Amino acid sequence: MSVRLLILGLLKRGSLHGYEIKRIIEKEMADWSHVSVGSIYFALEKMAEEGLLERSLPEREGKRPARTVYGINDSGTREFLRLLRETWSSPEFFRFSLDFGLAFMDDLDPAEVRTLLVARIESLEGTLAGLAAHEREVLNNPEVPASAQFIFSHHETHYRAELQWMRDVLARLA
Amino acid sequence: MSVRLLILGLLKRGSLHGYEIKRIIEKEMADWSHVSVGSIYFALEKMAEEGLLERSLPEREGKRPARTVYGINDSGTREFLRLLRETWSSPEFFRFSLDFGLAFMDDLDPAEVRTLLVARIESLEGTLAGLAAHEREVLNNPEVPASAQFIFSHHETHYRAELQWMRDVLARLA
DNA sequence: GCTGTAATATTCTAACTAGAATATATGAAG
DNA sequence: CTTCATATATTCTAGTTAGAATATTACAGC
Repeated sequence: MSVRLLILGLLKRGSLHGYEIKRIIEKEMADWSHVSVGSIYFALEKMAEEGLLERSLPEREGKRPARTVYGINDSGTREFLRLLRETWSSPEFFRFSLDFGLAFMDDLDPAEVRTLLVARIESLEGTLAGLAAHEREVLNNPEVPASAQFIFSHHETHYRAELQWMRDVLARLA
Repeated sequence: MSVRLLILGLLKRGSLHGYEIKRIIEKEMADWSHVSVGSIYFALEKMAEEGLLERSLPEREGKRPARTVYGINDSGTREFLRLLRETWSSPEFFRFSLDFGLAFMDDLDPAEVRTLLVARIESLEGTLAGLAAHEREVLNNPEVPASAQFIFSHHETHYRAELQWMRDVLARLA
């Protein structure tokens, strides 16, 4: 449902066609969300069918592929607010791919597990260095909205926590 | 793919039918993974088709519903180890539902956002208290495998990080 | 002994996701 | 001036997930 929330939220700021939505998500939200093209077009069509969006007739600018512009209506705006409040009210459920690895760690040689963990730690240290650079370059810019800063610190916090925890696991394995 | 890893890992310990897998996941892994029934039966059938699993003919015990028992073969074991190593090697990508809420926080009244955030903080404080109780009762038990302890501390770490970050956001909103 | 609830075990379908495939246009580089 | 990568814009299909539906048995409580 987060794809819907995303699309409705973007359309609330102005009508868009599928490719524009894809571009915005890729440029501005790639760090914290993954939405594939297919999901965008599927959700747009579905929500238009359900009466949450209005669909303009396909048009073409020059000889570019025809495109359909979607606009939000009252019913869509209500659904957007409903989804938004639901998102804020629902508890966060953490899901870590590494937990699946941990659950079966005994199926690997302990030395291999340690090697894999060290590699993971180093990779994460690199990621965190990249985040710090990004913070210096982009986020201190005053025109960046507060929401972007919160999302950034959200991820940074969890990356740091992950790193500390991994170091602790490594120590306990030795 | 994590459903496959889970099923292959469980079958490596002994043959099982779908419902047994469902029970194990619900009882032992519900805290950190969510796999729905449909996904289990689908993955079992698919992997049998692909030659990773052997399927026994449906049998019935008494007048219980017929059940098909699946066992892992060499090819399945290789795939299991491949998926397991892949899981350890792939970086963790964090995805938080609240980020979608944050991205559109300006569409709600600031006072409402603060109320929602306070409720989230209180709910998480409750969750953490529950985790602490669980730790006292269950995890100090020496027969609990190391992997379960690691998974537990993984989540506890991130819940704590989340709480700190939320308190910080609340402070910055005021 | 009946009645309702939980447990056993799977099947089914609709909804959704991922990402390859398609088709055209634009611009840079040799 | 032609070739090759990149951008525009969407469609298509296979893979996957969620969860309702089905059918039977076990057991507790009146």
